[in-house]
Parts: sequence; C-alpha cells; structure tokens
Amino acid sequence: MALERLQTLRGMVDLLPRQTMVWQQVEEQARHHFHRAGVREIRTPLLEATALFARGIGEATDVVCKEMYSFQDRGQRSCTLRPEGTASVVRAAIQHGLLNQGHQRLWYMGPMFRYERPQAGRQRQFHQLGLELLGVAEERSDVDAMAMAWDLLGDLGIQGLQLQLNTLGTPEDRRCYREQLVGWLEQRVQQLDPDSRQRLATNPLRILDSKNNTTQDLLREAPQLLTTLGKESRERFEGVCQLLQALDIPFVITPQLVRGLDYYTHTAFEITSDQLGAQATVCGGGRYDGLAAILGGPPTAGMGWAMGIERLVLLLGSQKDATPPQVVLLNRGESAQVRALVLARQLRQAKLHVELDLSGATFARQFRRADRLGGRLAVIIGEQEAQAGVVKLKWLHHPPQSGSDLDMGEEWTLPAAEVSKTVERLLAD
RNA sequence: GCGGGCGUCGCCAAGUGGUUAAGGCAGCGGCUUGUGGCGCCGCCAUUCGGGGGUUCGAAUCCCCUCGCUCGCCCCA
Repeated sequence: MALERLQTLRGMVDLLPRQTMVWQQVEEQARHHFHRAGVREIRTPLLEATALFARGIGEATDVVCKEMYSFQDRGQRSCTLRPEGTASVVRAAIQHGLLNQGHQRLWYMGPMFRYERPQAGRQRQFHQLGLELLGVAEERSDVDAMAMAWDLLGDLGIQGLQLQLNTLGTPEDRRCYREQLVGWLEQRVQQLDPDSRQRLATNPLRILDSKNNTTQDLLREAPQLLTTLGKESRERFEGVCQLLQALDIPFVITPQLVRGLDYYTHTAFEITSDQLGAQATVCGGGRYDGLAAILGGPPTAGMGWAMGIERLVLLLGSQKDATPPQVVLLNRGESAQVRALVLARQLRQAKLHVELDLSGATFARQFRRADRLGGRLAVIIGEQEAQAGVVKLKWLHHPPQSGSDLDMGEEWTLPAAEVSKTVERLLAD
C-alpha cells in the first residue's frame, strides 16, 4: 500500500524559482507604473464575510452561486476566500472612511480563489493585479484607467492585444433594455440553444455573449443596447470613445461584451490576446457607480480593472534563470570553510552577488559547479591559503575587455584583507 | 457540472503480453591526495499515478479511482 502522495490541491500551483523571476518583473513594473501615476497600494484580507461578495458581485452571478470557496469558521460565521478584488477594496474604503477624504486612486495585487475546472490560463487560486479609482465619475477617469492598463501591458512588451469596449448604461437603461430583449427572445425561444434558454430566466444579457452560432445569427436582428440607451448614457459613451482616440489608443466596440458581475454600469471593457486560447482576457473592468451604495457606503462613483497575472506571465513567455553570481567562493578544509563563510558575508555586505559553495566537494567539482552557475570570478580558499591568511583569485570566464591586469587562466594570491577591494575593482572594469 | 486527450526516475523519453524496464539531461562518486568549462568510467525506477481483474506471464488488455491537460461553461 503506497503512501498517499502529498501534493498541491487541484487548481493550485507552486511557482518554482525559475518562474518567480518573471513574476518579480511583472510586479516591479506594476509598482513603478502605479507609482508614477499617483496610485497607492491597498492590501485587504484574503478572507471576507460571504455577504460582501453575495451582495457586491450579485447573487445570480456564476462567481457567487457556483465558484466561491466558502465555509463556516469556528464562530459559525460564513467566510469566503475572495473571488475578486473590487468588493474588498470598496468595503475597506467605506470601513475606514476613505470615501470622505476625496477621491481615491488605489491598486492591489494578490491571490484570488474560484472553484472552477482548471484549464489553460485558469486556476482555482490565481493572482490579480488591479486598479480602482473611487469618487470620480468623469469620463476622463474611465479613460485614464484604461490607459494605465493599456500602457502597463505595452511596457511589459506584450503584443497582439485588443481593447474591446462597450457600455452598459445606467441600471435603468439596462433594466429597460433587458425587458425589451427578453420580450423579443421569448417569441423565439424555439430557436435558442439550451444554454441560452436557461439564461433567459436567470441572466438574459449574457445570452448576447453566447458562442452558439445559430443564436448569434438570431441575435443580429435583436434590439441593441446601444440604440436603446438614454441620451445621457449615449453621450457619455461617445465621450469616452473620443478621449480614447485623443490618446491614440485603438479599440473596437463590442456590443456583446456584457461582463459577468452585476455591479458594472456604463463603461465595460476587456483587453484580450489572440495567444491565450480559450481564456483570452488579460484584463477586464469597467465602471461600477452603484457598488459603494450597495455595500452600505456613501454613493460613490467607481472605475477599475483587474489583470490575471498568470495570463500575463503566459504571454511573457515564461522562464528565466537566475542572474549568475559575480563571485563564487570555493573552499575546502575545515579552517578554510570558516574563513570562506566570513568572507562571503563581507563581500555581500559590500553589495556583491556572492555564491558560497557549501558542498565540501573537491576543487574540481566546485569549479565545475561555479562554471555552470555562470559565475565570473572565483575566490579560492584551501587549507594552505587559510594557514597563510590569503586567498586566490581567478577569472571563471573571460575578463572584461578593458585589459584587466588579471589575465584569464592566471591566479593571484593576495591577503584576505584586500579581497573585497580587489574584487570590486576587477568587476568594475 | 459536461465532453476529448494523457499519466514509465527530479526533467525529457523508448518500450504496445514473455526471462534483468533502453537512452539523454541533471545529480552523486572516480580518473586528477588542490583547479572548471572537454573526455572517459561507475552509481542513480525490484518498478511503470493508485486499486482490482484477465493471463502460465502485464508498464503493455479490461474495470474502477486519482491526477494532469485541452475544450464547453465562466472569467482575470
């Protein structure tokens, strides 16, 4: 009877060292980006009261009704691992009175959880990078937010992206349109695919997004949200489009872009890639002017988006090895090992990237490993050097072009006290 | 939740009913009692995701199960 293998839960993923380099690159880029734009970071708990998401995201949405990781804690409270970030950020802003202190420009990054069947670009624990602008209703803020997403992706060097734009109007616009659409579709139920029939009762707007071809053909004749919008909503949308044009950001209007979460109003958008397979959305977001009030706060305009970091990393072409060390410290013999330990610390305090060989293997092995690591300079301490209070220096690869006085293949012996300076000088050339 | 594909060593991978389960990479040890990037030698899966069955005999066939993966769905 074999022991049960302990491994990650389904849909949960370990990030190994060769992958974390790319993640760090994304994280750093994001930090700089937001910093330059005056957006400040907010960190909220992974665990929240279930009611926050039920109310904020919408009881009828797939996320809430089938995808949440919910459980009772020891105090019989219903808790949920956050499936997205916006509800938490708005909750925090309300709870701490941020909404009474002028508008807020906030970003976050961290794990989210949805109980779904994993596939390419979709995991049960995944990571999002998000932006929320609270307290500004201006069309300019919609565009500012979208521009930040677009430019961040651009700076990361991601190609082949498309910005898809739509408007959902006000809740009244939507309600009105929904009635029209449902009325129109009910007369044609027989022509609908089973999925869409189901949705007619639960979430009729999502039918617009159906991938069923005959349904899509049928929908060509259906009433359009864009044409049933109120005047104000329509003008607002046109304003947003013009501002995007002013920024030279290309976009396509996609009337069937509906978004899954209830809280969206007016602007809705997605940035998609043609290289991600079925899960093509890299970034999604929109305006959610009603959310703060739904969560019990002061009525507050809101605009935001989230990016899936796993999908970004997929697009970045994944893996990078660690940068090679500048110095590798080879050492063998009891007292030499102690000296090497001390020296490694000194060199690191001098801000050098130092790899200390801890294997105790023969020098031949240690050289081999140093070479494979791609180290530049070898510092060698054996018993003889340890006795004499010296170390040896040798290039592992060709010295920098500017005629270093230590030649390739040559070795210098120098007092331990001078190593730090000499190494810095050699590497600086 | 529903379909399709797959599961042999840390990684890649041969093997499709018959005695000891190829090979490569990585790792470890040696050739070289203290000098690498090359080479050579040796070691590294009593076992083929797990369980049951068929058979004289199974990694190879059947059933169940778990996991991975792709798509539907949904979205980041």
